[in-house]
Parts: sequence; C-alpha cells; structure tokens
Amino acid sequence: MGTPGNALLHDELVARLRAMIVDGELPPGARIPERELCERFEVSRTPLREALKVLASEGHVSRLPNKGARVTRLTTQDVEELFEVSGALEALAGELACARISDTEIAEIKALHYEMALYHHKRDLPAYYTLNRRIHEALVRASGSKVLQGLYEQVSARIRRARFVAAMPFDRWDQAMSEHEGILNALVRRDGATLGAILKQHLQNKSKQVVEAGFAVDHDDGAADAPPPRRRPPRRKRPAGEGT
Amino acid sequence: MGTPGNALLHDELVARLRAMIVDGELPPGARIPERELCERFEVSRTPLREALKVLASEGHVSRLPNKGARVTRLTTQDVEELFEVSGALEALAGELACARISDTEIAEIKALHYEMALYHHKRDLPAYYTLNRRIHEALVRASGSKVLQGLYEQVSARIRRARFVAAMPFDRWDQAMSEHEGILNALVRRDGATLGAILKQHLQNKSKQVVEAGFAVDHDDGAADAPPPRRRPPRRKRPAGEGT
DNA sequence: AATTGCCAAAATGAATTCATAAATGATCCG
DNA sequence: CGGATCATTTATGAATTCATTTTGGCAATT
Repeated sequence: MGTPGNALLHDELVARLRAMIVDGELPPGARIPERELCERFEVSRTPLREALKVLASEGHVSRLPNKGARVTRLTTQDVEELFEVSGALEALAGELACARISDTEIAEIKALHYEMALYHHKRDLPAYYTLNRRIHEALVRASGSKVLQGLYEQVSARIRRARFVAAMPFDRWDQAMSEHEGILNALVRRDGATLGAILKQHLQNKSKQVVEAGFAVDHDDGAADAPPPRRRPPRRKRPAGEGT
Repeated sequence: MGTPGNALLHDELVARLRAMIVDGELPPGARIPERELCERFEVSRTPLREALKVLASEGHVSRLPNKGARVTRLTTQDVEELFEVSGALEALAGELACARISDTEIAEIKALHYEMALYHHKRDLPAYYTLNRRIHEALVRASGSKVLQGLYEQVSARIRRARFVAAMPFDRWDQAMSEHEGILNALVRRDGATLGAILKQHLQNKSKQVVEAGFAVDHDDGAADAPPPRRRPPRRKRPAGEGT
C-alpha cells in the first residue's frame, strides 16, 4: 500500500530538506534552526540532525562547530567549478552512452529533444528548462554507469540552486538550442568523442551565461548575517567548587 | 583547510570509520554492529549512527531498512565505473592544472616523480604506490578546484579499497612508469590536452590491471566474528572529569 | 521426525533528557 | 553617557531511554 514503503524517517528528511534547498525555499546562507524544522516536520531532533550531517557531506549545508548549520553559500568560483566538473562528467557520460545506448533510448531522447525544441520556439523558458534537464539526465542514465549517475546527480543538485533566476538572453538561448542539435546529431551517429566535446563546451557556455547573469540568489530570508565586529565576550567559567 | 580540527565527536568518528573501511580493516560485506563499535570507540550510539549515515551517503556502507549497516561490496562493474569517473576527473584536473600551476608546484611534483621512479627501480611496490598517490593528489590539488578535489577524494577513497591486493605485473608496472613520464612531460610543457588524455588512458590501464588481478576481497567474515561475550554498553555517566 | 507457529531476545530507529558552549541582555563602573 | 563584565537564556552536542522490527529457538502438530 504505502508507496514510500517503510520510509526511514531520516532518509525522508534528507530528501525533503535537499529539495527545499535545491528549490531555493531555504536560500543560501540561511540558518537552519533545528528546533523550528523539528516542529515543521513534526519529528524529533535525532533524525533531523542525522539528515543535516548527510546534507553537509553532500555540500548543501555548512556546519560550524557549535553554532549550528547554514545553507552553503555559493560563490562565483563554486559555480564555475561545479559547471567544470559537471562538464567533465557529462562528457564521459556522452562517450559511454554512445557505446552502449540502444535505439529505443535514442528515440526517447530524440522525442525529448523535439519537445524541447518546441518550447524553445514558443519561448517557454520554464518548460524548456524542464526538458533540458530531462535530456541531460537521460544521457547520463544512458551511460549505464551507476557511479557516474550518482555523482552527476550530486553535482547537478548543487548547481541547480544557482540557476533559477538566471534569465537567458535570446541569443544565448538560440545558441544552446543549436548545441543541442549537435548533441542529438552526435548521439544518433554514436560519435562519442564529438558528443563529449560538445557537451563539455555546452556546459562551459552555460556556466558563462549563468555567471554573467549574476546567479546570486541572495534574498536574505534569515540569511542576513552581516558580521559586525562583535567583540569576544570574556568567557566566564563556571565556578565548580561552589557548595550545593 | 581540509581538516577542521574541531573536536566534534561525530566528525572524528566519520574519519576513523572511513579509514578503517578504506584500509580494509572492515572488509567489504562485513556487518557493522553498532554496539561493538560503541564499545570500541567509547562513545554512545548517537554520534556513531550519525557517522554511519554520512558514510552511507559517501557510498562506503550500505544500510538495509531495519537490518543494520554493512560495508559496501564492490563489484567488478563498480570498480570499472569508479576508474572511469576517476579518469574523467583527473583528466579535467590535468587540464586545469596546466593552466594554473606554478613553477614551484611543478618542481614539487617533479620531485615526487623522481622519488617514485627510484622506488620503481628498486621494485618497492608499497613505496611506489604511496608516491603515486601523492602525485595524483598533487595534480588534483594543482587544479585549484575545491569542488573537483572533493569529488576526487570521494571517488579515490572508494577505489582504494579495491587496490591493496592488486599485485602489479612488472610489464604493467613499467608501462605505468612510462605513462608517468608522459604525465610529467606534458605538465612541464603545460600541455593540458595531452596531459588530460594521458591521465585518462593511465587510469583506464590501471583499471584493467586491477580488474584482471582480481581485486575481489570477498571473504565475508561478517558473522565469523561473533563471539558471545555478553558485554554491556559503555554506560558513561557524566564525563565530568577526564577519562582514560 | 519434520515443519510451522509462537514467544523471547536482540538490534535498530526514534524520542527524550542532560550537559555544555554560545548569544543576549542587564548592571555596574569609568 | 558609554563600555565592559557578568548572569540569564537559548541552542547545540551527546547520552540515555523507549518502541518497533527482526531473528532465533522451542514446542506442538501433522
């Protein structure tokens, strides 16, 4: 019955929190108060804390020693590096996919491509983005490498946080669509080397566009941690020898 | 930098457990009884469970619903995929490094290279492996990309588990050394494209060697170490004073 | 005698509780 | 009136405790 099966509480929390971060509901730099989220999700702190540790290891949140967790803030360099790595991973995926992909899978990607081309023609950016993402995911899946797929999803999730506000200029959009034509072409020809090269360039161009568009999503929800020169309060130790 | 010297119990446990798994002290497929490790590390279950969750997200352990955690078992396909991805990551690292590396860093890698060549000449495999690893790590570091470095370490740690028993035939060893000559050469010339290509091929060859050598460490002594001494969990009352 | 159902013991998942370090505000002194 | 020190409060880190599921053993039945 229950589709989520036994639904380990903390695994579910990891998924939900990750979605919230990736979708921008928890903006970069936002503090993550444990207690508040505990009430929100109606769970105790234990599974939530476990989830935060996992998200920290995935790079989505940063944890300061005894000062709680915050959503990791993406710098321009972070975004550039993430796109670089993603480009390398997708290039590998393309090469592997060309060697292993079936005609059926190619047909599926082709269908996605044409649907995306339609939305490009209609200038429907959100729909275009959705299809674009599905195409890239299908390519990685077609590589047949679970390891690659896992790492790609990891990197992709971290990138996605920086992308929603990136308005795409029409000329760049057309260029991207053109690059996708090349991607599909190379895939159909099963030309792995070319496909890999195009994908790498494609990601590099996208990186440039996103960075130039100013990816920053710094609407400080609770993120305003402007560091005023806060003096160090003298640390008073607890008088242990008090008679009680 | 890499090692936050914080005294967070849970982070320390992650590091120790990861080392135990990577070094083979906890063999693939081995069960990880929480209680036993709690005694061993003299901590309670809470930080240990958090550590296990993190290691699971890193791919080092697999967790079944209510049946505990086990060290992830590496299949041949896993190893091949890991090497493929590592090849792509190192190729990217090589390209980036050639564009950014300083003469000083090159000199350091050169020194490592010649020291490794010495051990190759002496047929000292463990020492060779150590230097080899340090060279690859230095290359990735020289890329200047923290994201890349993080992912490389992740993948590299997962690979390392499969490699200790991989005896290297002399001809393959000589070939590897020769490839490293090419690596150093391309690096000195700052020829990123060539360096990337060599690295990718280098990793591919290493993958083939490891797989052919039969990396499998399939002695599942998961249940073999179950003596029935009925020990109590370490009921630590108050860590008010310094222990041990 | 073998198999199946039931009960107990153990281990895991989650919640609650305890202790400590950090942040905030109030008070006292310059 | 301003600033530093101390006390209070709050939140995080860790341990303990409780509940649920799984597993192993024993007995009864066929």
